Amino acid sequence: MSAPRQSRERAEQLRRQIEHHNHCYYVLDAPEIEDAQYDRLLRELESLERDYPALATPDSPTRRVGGAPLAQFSAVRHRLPMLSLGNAFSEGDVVAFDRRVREAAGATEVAYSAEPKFDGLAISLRYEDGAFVQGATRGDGATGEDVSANLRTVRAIPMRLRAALRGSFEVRGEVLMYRTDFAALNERQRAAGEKVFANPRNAAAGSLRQLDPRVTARRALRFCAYGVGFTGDARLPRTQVQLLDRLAELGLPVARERRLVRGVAGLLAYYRELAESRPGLPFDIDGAVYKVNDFDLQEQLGFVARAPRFALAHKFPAQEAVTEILDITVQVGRTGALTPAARLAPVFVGGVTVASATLHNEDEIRRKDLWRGDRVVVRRAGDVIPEVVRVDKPGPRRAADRFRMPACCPVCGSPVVRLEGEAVARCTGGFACAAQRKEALLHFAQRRAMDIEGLGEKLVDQLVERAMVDSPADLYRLTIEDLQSLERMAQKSSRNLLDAIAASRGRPLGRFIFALGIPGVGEEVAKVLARHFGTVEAFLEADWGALAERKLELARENAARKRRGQRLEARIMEGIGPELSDSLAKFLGAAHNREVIQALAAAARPADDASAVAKGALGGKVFVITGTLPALTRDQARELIERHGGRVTGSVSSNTDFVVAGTEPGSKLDRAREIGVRILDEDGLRELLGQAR
DNA sequence: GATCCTCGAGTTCC
DNA sequence: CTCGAGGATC
Repeated sequence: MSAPRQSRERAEQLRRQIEHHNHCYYVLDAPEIEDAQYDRLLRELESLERDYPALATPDSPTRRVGGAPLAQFSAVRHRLPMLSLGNAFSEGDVVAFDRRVREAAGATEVAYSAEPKFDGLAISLRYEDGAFVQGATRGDGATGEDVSANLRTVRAIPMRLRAALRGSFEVRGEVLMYRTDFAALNERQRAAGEKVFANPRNAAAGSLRQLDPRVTARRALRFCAYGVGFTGDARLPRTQVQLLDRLAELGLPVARERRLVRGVAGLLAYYRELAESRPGLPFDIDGAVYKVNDFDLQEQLGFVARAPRFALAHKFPAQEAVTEILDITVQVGRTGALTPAARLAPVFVGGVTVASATLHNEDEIRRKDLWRGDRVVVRRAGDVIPEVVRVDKPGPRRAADRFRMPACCPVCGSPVVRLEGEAVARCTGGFACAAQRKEALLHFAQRRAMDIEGLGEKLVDQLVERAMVDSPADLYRLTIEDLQSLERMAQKSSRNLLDAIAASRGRPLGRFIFALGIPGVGEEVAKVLARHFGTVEAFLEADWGALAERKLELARENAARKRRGQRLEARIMEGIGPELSDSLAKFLGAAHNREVIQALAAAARPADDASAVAKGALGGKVFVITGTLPALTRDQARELIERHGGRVTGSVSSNTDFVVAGTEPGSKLDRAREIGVRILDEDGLRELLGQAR
């Protein structure tokens, strides 16, 4: 039965009123009615929607009480990456930032938008045709988690923008919790015997990551917008200050403390004022954010790595606390590195209780002159990693209190060496060291490597200690009986782990190479290697000496071409220089290592790298062959290109990507020069295919 | 040879 | 997140 007109109109009216009051409360910070009145409106709407479910629109404020719990969050790829900002910790850093901007702008004074830096969680909201459809956490900047259901419960986030914006419109901002709401929440948690949060930021993070949105709905989260992501063809202002005003007009909460300032003097004055007003603000901030106001200038400045050159986060000095070094212990890492860590008397600093801090290496300890029993100043560097800043007051300093790097590995007893010119001391036990075997396994299983879910520290400890697993290859031989003999591993957990191990078969070659844990080979280098070689076999058979030579040749060639103003040739394995080549050659030169990798590859069966083999560096690229090639017949060349995913055609056009030219080329070569198509010789082709000769 | 940038490695707490 | 070192560039 459809709802009577009267009810329909009333529901619509209520929705408008409620959103209006949300706006007054959360955006304008100027409520017009009492909370009780607001609740009455909401309850009336709820009851109407109960009677006539057809009235319950997807953007209804009643939805804000939270829907059904989720099993897990799904991943959301950000249409535009969510970047992080460069940090400034001193006025000098800010002066340098302003100087770089002015130099690039060719101006004597630049206008900036200055805003508070909220201590919350960055999120991205997507509106379609003005209606909220999805919200995601920042994640790693490229991919975040879909927390839409939780964000719907955040009343400061409008479900509908106050303008008919067609298409996609992404808003970027921060989810946070007011200090008073945080205190009240902890009060409730304590009363209910549940865990209390260390600070508002953690409370906000914990609330946003709830799988049950009804819990989030009770958590009084706020939101503040500070920018946009993908905005389609929405017509927007061309300065940051005006953009923020526009976001406010659209019904989004925007920091009141935002301001347009001029020059470095303006930035620093803003910073000081903000620092002064900080204690009186209802929420935590950890600094100021400066953005070049003019978007054209922003674009001109561009990006360095993952951070924009046109913006800066000016952090407040980290909070410091004083505590005592109870002991200095040593940990053994995957590469055998012995890392000293200070065990501290627990101390509350920067929102959490810190009990230990890394001391990096021996030199660092000497530089800071740290002894067991010293009273030291501790802070959380960059708000995360605890750091021992300096000695506050020396302890008794008996001879035994001085730190000495052990001569033998505390885990396996092998000799410890510190190579000339290196900062770290290493255990020489290698594979014989249980600590290194454990770390190697954890590295192998970690998410960015083979991603074996559930294989964590506790489990690896047991597997290694009981000698059930020595190397990663052994993982693939585990049986359910093996696993069930372990602590806390009954039928179900064992099954899950076996499934997870099985699921790690067929991972991309790049991950596999990364998972091997070869010194100096991280995620990026592993990817480069995978793209270059395509298969485990090719990787194992590589002739590193020849490669190094070709790299040198190519570098010389490129230098020569550059002098002549010609286009540079593609490079071979960018990012892999002499050091890495040597280290790889040595590692893969050892028969033992090659055998282990072969056995592991047979068990884990990594997938050949598509960009080198199937699609090729050539994925769909169009080739034309002309002239006689030194080693290949035309048919062989065609076959080679096609096997790597390229196409070979007969005539040169604007669609042609490469012309492969041999001796006595025809008119096709002239035509290629004319249109500016890239020309390769046979060697160039092989390079493209990632093949050594 | 100097300088800037990127990547790897180690790390803390919830 | 930070530090150090390798790699690229001028």
